[in-house]
Amino acid sequence: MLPTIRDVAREAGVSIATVSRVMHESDGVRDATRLRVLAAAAELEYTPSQLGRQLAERRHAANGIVFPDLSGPYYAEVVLGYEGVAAELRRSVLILSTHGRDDAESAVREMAGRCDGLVILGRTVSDAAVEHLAARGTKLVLVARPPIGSVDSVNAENHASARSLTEHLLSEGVRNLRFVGDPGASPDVAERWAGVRAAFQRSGVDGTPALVTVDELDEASGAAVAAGALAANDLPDAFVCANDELALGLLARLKQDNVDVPGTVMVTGWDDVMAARYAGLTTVRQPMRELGATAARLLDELIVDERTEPRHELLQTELVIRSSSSSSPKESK
Amino acid sequence: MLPTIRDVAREAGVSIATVSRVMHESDGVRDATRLRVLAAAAELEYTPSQLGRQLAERRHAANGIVFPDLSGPYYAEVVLGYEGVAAELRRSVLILSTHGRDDAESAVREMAGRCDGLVILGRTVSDAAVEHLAARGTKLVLVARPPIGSVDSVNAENHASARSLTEHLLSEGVRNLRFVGDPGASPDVAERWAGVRAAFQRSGVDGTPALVTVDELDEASGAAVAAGALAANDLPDAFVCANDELALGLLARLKQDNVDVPGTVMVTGWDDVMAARYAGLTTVRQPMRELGATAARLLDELIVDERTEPRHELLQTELVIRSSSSSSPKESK
DNA sequence: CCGGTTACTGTAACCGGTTACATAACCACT
DNA sequence: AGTGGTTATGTAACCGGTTACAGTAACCGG
Repeated sequence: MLPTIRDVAREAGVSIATVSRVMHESDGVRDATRLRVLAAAAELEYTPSQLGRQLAERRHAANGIVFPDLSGPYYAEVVLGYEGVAAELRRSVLILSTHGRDDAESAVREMAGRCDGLVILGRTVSDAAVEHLAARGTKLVLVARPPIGSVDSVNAENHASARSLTEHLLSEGVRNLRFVGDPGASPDVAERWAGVRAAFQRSGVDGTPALVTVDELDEASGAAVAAGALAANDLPDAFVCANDELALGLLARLKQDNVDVPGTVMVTGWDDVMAARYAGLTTVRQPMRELGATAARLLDELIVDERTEPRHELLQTELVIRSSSSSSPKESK
Repeated sequence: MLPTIRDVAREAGVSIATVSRVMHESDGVRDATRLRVLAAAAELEYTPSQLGRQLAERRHAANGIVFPDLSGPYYAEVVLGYEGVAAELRRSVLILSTHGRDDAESAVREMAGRCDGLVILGRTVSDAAVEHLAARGTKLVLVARPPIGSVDSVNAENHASARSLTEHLLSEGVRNLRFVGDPGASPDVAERWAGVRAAFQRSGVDGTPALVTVDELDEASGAAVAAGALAANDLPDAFVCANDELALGLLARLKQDNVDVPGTVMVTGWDDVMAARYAGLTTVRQPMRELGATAARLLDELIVDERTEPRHELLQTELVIRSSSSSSPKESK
């Protein structure tokens, strides 16, 4: 059994209150006493129990983060940005991956009982669950998900970036554009799709973008879309994919048939994963770490300052033009 | 203030012990009483405090995991495999990234006080710190790090895989091989380097592999190594890199000078990151999720079964031959 | 020499649960 | 009715800390 505060008190010949005061390196303890206590603590290798302390202080000094998974760099980077700031603020970080878990909502509730507040990424839990947590007083910050009620949120800009991307394609001569993704599955994707359409409307060019819905935003789905288009001999001027994995799978399948990219068809992604550079994929870079870091700061404000008016942060993205959409890419590496 | 067990007891007209029993869905509580308690709990939206419960049960129902960072897929996947199993075992997961943190060891100690056991990945903390934790009775599992004392460990096979990789290169005619990495910085790298040398010795061919030490295992370092070799007009038959990032950076730099790969020089990596496929990079695939999952299971055994004899798991890897090292790659996609 | 500060230190209540043990209620069965 | 054996519930002591409050000793000016 590990030593408790009472063991140290006995060893040092003082009361537990004094030991507690010394461990807080706080106010009025005489030097002689302080030294006796420290000696006793060192002797017994005493470390205050976090549980006892947390119960008494009624705070966990821990924050949670809920994400779908960590494959692909996106969520991993967000988590990393979050962890970095949380550590600075001397808080532990609890993680919860909801991918392929049927009891996600109860797991989140359970998690809420273990920390002072939590961040929810994307569509991991239902709106109802978020509202329920908020109603119970759980401090919440949503990331990559539109605001719900008066819950804080942090998002990357989607609509304007999608417009810029589309305008770039239009300027490259694209008229027949096909968007690949499921706007229903994720608000981010929905906004990107909306941005694409808006750019078309604004430009006044002839033609409207088409939508191809896929179940999963992964390489296999991208390859399937390419295969379908090839089989039907129906290639658009450009495939605008909801993320890089889709685009990479699509690109690989096109290359397999020696389709000229960007000559015959252009391809774009979203996220700027590492492989996108090697594939020369035009994409949109999100400030992933910043998303996590900002969420951590907002959450801390909620917990420490008891801030009540909600805040909604929108972080800017960056269009990265590479060879998959341009004969003269501005960024080669 | 959230309702406590005493609020529920008062509301239901029973004692706190009965409420506790009902919340444990346990043994002997009369149905009528159980229903009264459940009704009161529902009425007050009562959720048992994890802190109170944990303190009384003297367990955290949480495990920790310490890793350097999450950039790159390696650690992210390990963490994911770990989290998946931990969730099945109904345990929360605490994370701690040590990258760029000077107080890593104290952070780990702090973390040890918040969970029932923890997993340490790679060289995140010193051997002394590991031994100190073990001595204090912290349940530990090391991953991607050689065993220390009688602490459990899980590792991917390095030596034999490096030998296979090297034998493949030798069979492709490579005689002048250059290993890129820092064997001193990571035991994994040291074993890979040792495997390379062993393969040379065994084969009896003329020539010994050379070593190029780099500070960081990233793309920039790889590019620098390539640039150096190009400047000195001193290319080996093959660069065997300690990981994929190095190899990818190196490869990109070579391509920039239109060096024929694999004709003039071959390049190999390690880890099989996503970009490796797109770059056609020969590499070694590690069972990353399995590493994390196995660690979680070992840790659970330590905590639940109080197992005392140490276990050391060695997971098998897979050689993935692509175009960067072979004129007839066996795996194209 | 005395009353009043001031500076430490101790006592004990509390945080919100679990659980060993005591007690009460119930149920046959003589 | 009395007895013994279950079964359901309550009492109270923990788990390991924090902290309000009280108490004591030392010090100080008058």
